[in-house]
Amino acid sequence: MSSMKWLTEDEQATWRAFLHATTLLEDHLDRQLQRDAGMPHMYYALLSTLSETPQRRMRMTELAEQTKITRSRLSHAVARLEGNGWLRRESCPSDRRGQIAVLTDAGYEELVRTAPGHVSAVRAAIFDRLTQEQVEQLGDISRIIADGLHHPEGADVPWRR
Amino acid sequence: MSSMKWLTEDEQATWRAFLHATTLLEDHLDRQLQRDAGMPHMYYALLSTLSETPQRRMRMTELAEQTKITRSRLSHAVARLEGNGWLRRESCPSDRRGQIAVLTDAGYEELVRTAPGHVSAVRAAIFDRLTQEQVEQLGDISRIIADGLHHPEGADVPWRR
DNA sequence: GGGCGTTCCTTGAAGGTTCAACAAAAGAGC
DNA sequence: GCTCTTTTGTTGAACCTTCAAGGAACGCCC
Repeated sequence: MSSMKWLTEDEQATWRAFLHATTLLEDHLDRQLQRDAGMPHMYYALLSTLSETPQRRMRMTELAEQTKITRSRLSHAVARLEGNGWLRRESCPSDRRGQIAVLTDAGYEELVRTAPGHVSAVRAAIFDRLTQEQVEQLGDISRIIADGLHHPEGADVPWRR
Repeated sequence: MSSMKWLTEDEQATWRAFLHATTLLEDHLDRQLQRDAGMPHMYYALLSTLSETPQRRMRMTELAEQTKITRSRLSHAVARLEGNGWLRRESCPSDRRGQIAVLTDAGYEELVRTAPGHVSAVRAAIFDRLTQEQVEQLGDISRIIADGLHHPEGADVPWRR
């Protein structure tokens, strides 16, 4: 049973600041990408992740895990991106249940076209405003937080929950 | 015009870690509150914000600004929360356009009932895992990021954008 | 091979968010 | 007072996410 302790003043202030930062940032990036690329940030992240793999392709489940979203969400997203022609599905030769999301040439070009604007937005919001030291701190802190949270669809093992 | 520089390896790693942390955390808290309180995290934040004001009431626009969301989103949210009986609208005496969101007793009790679970989740995900120093760092960094981003509905002054 | 639990991915409905458009009241300038 | 602009809050449609349910293929065990 975890402790019932309340948050201290400092913790509350930090928590509020963190919420504000993440809320504003997500909103800002979604808006920027919606304007320039016609898709929300998460969809862009999917294309971006695919673009960095050997053959620009990945199994659905692995793509979901790497981007930290549910398979259901990914299914809907891929359906939409496929409709845009930026992605296509291929069936997996070694596992007939499997689907492979493949970045199309059009998708890659869309990424190339919109990446500079997106990177600029990220730089302007974060890296241009933090010291090198703070960037390292943010990385460390983020990794600690992420490590403490498991992916929503991790196997339902008894020693979790 | 901002620089066209790409992200360095370290910056990319930090950015990815940050995205993973915020994605997982948001998801985790939404799920926890949806289970225990029947509402998403943002709705909880609205009730929570109201509960900390003198008379547990606030003008719609100010509430939107303090929680960093749009007025439209707030309108929909308040409509839903009002349906739950946790909130009620009152018209503003000094400005006939104005609406005031007021936390009801039922809403306050709901907050009291669900706050411990939510606070526990936040502690477990963040404050139990970071050093005091890191909490301070996270606060500083969050404030810097938030300060660089303006509220989506700030006046459309020419020197912005 | 047959049965049984598991994994993979999809689906549709319910609910949340965004965006553009709108009405009403307030404020500013004359 | 009168007009023009701004602010306030809402609305509905389109889009996105979640959740529960389900079909198909896999893997294991006998």
